[in-house]
Amino acid sequence: MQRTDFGEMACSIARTLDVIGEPWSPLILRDVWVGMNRFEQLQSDLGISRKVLTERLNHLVENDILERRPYDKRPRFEYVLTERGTELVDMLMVMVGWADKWLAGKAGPPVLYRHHACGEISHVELTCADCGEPMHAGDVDLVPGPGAAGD
Amino acid sequence: MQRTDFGEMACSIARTLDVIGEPWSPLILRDVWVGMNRFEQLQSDLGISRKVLTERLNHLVENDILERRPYDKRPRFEYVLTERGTELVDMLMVMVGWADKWLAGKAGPPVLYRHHACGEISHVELTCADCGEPMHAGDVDLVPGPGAAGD
DNA sequence: AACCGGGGTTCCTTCAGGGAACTCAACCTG
DNA sequence: CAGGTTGAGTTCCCTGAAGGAACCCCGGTT
Repeated sequence: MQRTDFGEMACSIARTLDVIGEPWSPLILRDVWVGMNRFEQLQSDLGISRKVLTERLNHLVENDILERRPYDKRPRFEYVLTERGTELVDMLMVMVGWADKWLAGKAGPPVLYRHHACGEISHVELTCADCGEPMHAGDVDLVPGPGAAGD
Repeated sequence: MQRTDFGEMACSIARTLDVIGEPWSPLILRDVWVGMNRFEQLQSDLGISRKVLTERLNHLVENDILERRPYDKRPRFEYVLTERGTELVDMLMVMVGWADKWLAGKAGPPVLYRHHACGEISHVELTCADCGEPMHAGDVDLVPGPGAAGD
């Protein structure tokens, strides 16, 4: 990202940051997710510098988070989430859950989620993909994996 | 964060970024999570500038993500996760899950998680806090909440 | 008294973000 | 068919944050 190259670290968090860790990138992802797909829309919604928006969009396209596709015979383009990008939105949903709990203040959360499966206003919970029980920071031990540092 | 103030946006993602969106902050959080609690440890492990590390630690303490506590009669301090901070680590676990799936490469993930409840090597899955079914980006509708923009 | 080690501060340089102006290639419009 | 419009960028300059090395302070230790 900005100065130090996180992508080379043997750390999944650093590698993720290398893709969406730069300023504005998560907000761009959110906007694209909710249907703001064009350069002008993104620029005016976020108030981001056009130069930086160009850089971020290119970076997200290079990393296969967004796809740039023409939507007109004129040179007009829109950005849509790839499968990879869509799965990154999960991370945003966790950020939202955290902020709604700890930072929302008395006004309450700005946006709510209605879950298709049950129809309820709800939020995400982290569970173990294996047993289905809750799986949070204190519920795991870390063990070195095949790609551990030292390779 | 760096130039634009995300904290004032009526967006839970922006507010979270205001707390841990600056460069290095998620990596500091990770290191503290896995037991690196002291300034010198963090500095040498991350290779971060001492100046920036000081700034980040202060910011995280101000935002009640970390607590700075003395561990000696001498002026020595260590940083430990607060409850708020611990819950933020959930977000890191999702980042790890995403990167392990999409970026790990042939070496495989550098770190694995063993879930206390079931003893298996596993990873996090997002589920609906209400019904328990999977809840991903495509499984929800967004509806305005009480703190929506315009207030 | 001299040294050491943890935990920072100071200062300087460099580079990324902000912001306004400019470009360019289709389309409209009279 | 000259002139304007719109979307999607590019260029340029200025400022401020990241990098990095040197320095400082304080309480032990020798």
